[in-house]
Amino acid sequence: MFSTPTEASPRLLRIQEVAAETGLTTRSIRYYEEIGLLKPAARSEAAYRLYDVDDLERLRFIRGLRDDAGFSLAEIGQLLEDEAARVRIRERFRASHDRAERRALVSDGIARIDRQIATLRGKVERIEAMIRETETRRAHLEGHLAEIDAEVTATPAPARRGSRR
Amino acid sequence: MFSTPTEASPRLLRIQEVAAETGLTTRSIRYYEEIGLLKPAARSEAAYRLYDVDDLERLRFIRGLRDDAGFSLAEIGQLLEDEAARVRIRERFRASHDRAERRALVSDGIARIDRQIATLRGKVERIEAMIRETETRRAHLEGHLAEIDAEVTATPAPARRGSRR
DNA sequence: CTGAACCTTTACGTAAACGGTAAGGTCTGG
DNA sequence: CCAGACCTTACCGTTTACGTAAAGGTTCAG
Repeated sequence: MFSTPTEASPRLLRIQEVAAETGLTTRSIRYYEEIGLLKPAARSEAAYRLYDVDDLERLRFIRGLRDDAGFSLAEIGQLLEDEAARVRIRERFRASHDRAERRALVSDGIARIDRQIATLRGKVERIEAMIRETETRRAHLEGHLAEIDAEVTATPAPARRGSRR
Repeated sequence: MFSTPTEASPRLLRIQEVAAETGLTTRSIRYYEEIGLLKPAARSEAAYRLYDVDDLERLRFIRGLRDDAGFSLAEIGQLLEDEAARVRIRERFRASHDRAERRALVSDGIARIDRQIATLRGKVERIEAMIRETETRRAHLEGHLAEIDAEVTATPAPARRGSRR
């Protein structure tokens, strides 16, 4: 998005190349289009889907959200705003020669990215909370271990009930 | 697991209480049993499922892995080792009065927890990588913004091609 | 100009992760 | 003793996220 219009974008990829490039299947890519996650930048004369670098980036991001972060496609859709809006914004940006408007559009893009980052940070924090809890359980077991080891040296009293000596 | 046998565990919960306690549905809990994620500690005379605190903890952990970390139940199964093994280990621990064996069992428990922590850390790192990439995109847009702002003060040259002036 | 390798849409199939309901047994207060 | 609130198993239905195949058009090397 907002790629600087350095004359003509040189290269458009067909779906299979995109699949190879992104590690997705062609089916998944078509499916993502079906549910409104992204539309190819263009269609060839024969209606072949043609993807540009922006699309590639978006697809890689989607894949990361799905595989690495474990978001559902519905969540990803929310995170990325709907494709119709994306296309609209992009058109307006390319069409506009009004500096103020272009500035506003890019600004909004930054705001969206900030929300995405915040969402990802939230996820990281939730997992880190789980890690801390797991570490607590670990410490508990560690103490248990120490307790077992203590029994051998301490008075071999028949049976105790607390962990406190 | 490895709860110190401080006389008799006092309280066993029925499935609905467990659901309320863990935020899961009874259906999910039964489903998790079906696919071998956990078996209730006991069954009542009338075959009611009865859960102890260990089960509660395990269920909460499962829920965290599912909701917070976004793991599939298959992944969760791997992370938690299969339930049959868990029951076996637990029995052996409760039965054993051999200090060395108990020590070994607890040690293995710690090793398993360490693997869980490592898995969670791996996930955090993958998401953090995504955050860094997103920040890179953000910076790119930020630069774009600066470029737009520069145009107003700089020579209003008709059209440029690079981002370098 | 042809056949292999692409692409298209359409449509049916499937695994995962449950939801819902039926048909029946259990438990507890009034 | 019985109504209401639990519980059981069993089974069918649903959504998500695709896989797979059919029937046909396109592109290109030989």
